[in-house]
Amino acid sequence: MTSANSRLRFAPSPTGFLHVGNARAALFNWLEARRTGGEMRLRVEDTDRERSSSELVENILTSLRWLGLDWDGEIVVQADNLQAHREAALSLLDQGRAYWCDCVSEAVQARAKARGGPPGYDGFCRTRGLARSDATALRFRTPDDGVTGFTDLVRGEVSFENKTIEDFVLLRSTGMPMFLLSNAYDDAAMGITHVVRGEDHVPGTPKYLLLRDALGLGRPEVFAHLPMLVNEGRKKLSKRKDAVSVADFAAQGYLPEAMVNYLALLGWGPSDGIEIRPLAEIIEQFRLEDVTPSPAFFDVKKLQHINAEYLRALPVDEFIERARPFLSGPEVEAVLTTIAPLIQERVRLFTEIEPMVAFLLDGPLTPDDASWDKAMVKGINAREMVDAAIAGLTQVTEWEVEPIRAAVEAAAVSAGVVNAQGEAQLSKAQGPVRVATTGRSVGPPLFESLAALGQTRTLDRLRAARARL
RNA sequence: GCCCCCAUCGUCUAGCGGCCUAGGACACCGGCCUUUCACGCCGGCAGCACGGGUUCGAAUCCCGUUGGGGGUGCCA
Repeated sequence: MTSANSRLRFAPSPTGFLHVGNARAALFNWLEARRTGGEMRLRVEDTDRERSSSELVENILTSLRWLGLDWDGEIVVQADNLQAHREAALSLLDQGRAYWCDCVSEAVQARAKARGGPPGYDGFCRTRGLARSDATALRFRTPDDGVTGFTDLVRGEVSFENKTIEDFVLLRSTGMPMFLLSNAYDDAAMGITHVVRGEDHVPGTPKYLLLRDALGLGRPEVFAHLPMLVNEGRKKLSKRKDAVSVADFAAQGYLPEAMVNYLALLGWGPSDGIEIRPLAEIIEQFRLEDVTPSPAFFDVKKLQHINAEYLRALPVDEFIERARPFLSGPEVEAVLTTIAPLIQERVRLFTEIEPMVAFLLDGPLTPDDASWDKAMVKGINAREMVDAAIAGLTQVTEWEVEPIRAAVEAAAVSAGVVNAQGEAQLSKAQGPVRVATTGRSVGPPLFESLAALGQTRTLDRLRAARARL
């Protein structure tokens, strides 16, 4: 299985951005190639001129690079091989393995409906002997009997009776080759040994095989059809309906290494059960034959968990460095630096940082209603607590965590926020102070936050809050 | 309709005939820790779709049923 000269490929179509399903397919190809010391090639399948665009090619390349999935050699652009694809198709025409057909899709459907049979092409033009024109497409003539099958590393033996495979289009009436032709031809031309792609390609595989056989192109060594990635409705992920763009995840503040780690877990799992681990170990343990055949739900919650783990594991300097693109400016970066370690273990995404450090920025603070209500309205002796805090904090000469803590503790006692033993109840007492100074009822540890805020701003905010009470 | 595929906790998975009174992770629910939140730790909830076989023995093999999905384009 471990052939040192294996050659795999990821062949996206630039008719959409790179989504997590594509990314997972790219990753599994990449893992197999890197583990075996084989090659990972990239091919752009742009035979649909109407829907392909260079912007989409850029999006795909950018996302692949972001994920760290590199490739070997030059990118193969299918449009560059049009001529070879056409010639191959025409050679089939010469052999009588293909024929011209002028049936438009509507006509095919209408006939199917009229005869009450199954939808799909019925071989209407097989014997009509049509000539090539700008209204005819070239169709491949599939065998009427026999079986076409293949061995799939994920699914075992899969076979189709040839009579169930309809004649399919090789060349459009415009002369442009169709996906199946270009795909099969280029796989052979590139010497692809392992065809690893989504399960949605299974029904097309016998056509692919029949074509390669007819063209005398041989067959790839291995097929592996990966399970679909599905949404909460257990339906195949849709670029249109589901939020699955890799670029979007990048923009939301996910770490590429976390994304890759999570993607590796969809349809595969290490036998020792250790899910979060270095890429090198994943490469080492990954086996195509261990991929699960059943569909997997893309669970953002779990992705977030894994991302948070990776975020916390970052050296604090790197955390700040990598957070920079997600911060609105140098001011935010400056304040983040003062309490980064406290923030780092509280965020799951880079985009969660800014709201958490916003209180350290200059300017007026408007506590959110829910927090105000919770601490100031429903809190115990909120007014007394704020008064006592102002008085106590004013006296603090060394504006550092411990003195601040001592002052708030003393304020709690004088404000009557105490337990049965008459001791300060910090968990209750900090509420009004926290909301007054940070605007929220949750956040980084309070005394550290106040130390970073500074005495003047702390007192200003406490007084402003007191005025509202 | 026809063809193909799939089926272990809510979710992702381990399991590849006895080690399984089914393990881990996410989520969820308790508790501990604690200046809020988060982290961490401890504990809990919860699953082999169903029915037949094969076998001394089945989550693991076979068949069927049911359910789900994919394909069925002059899209890829």
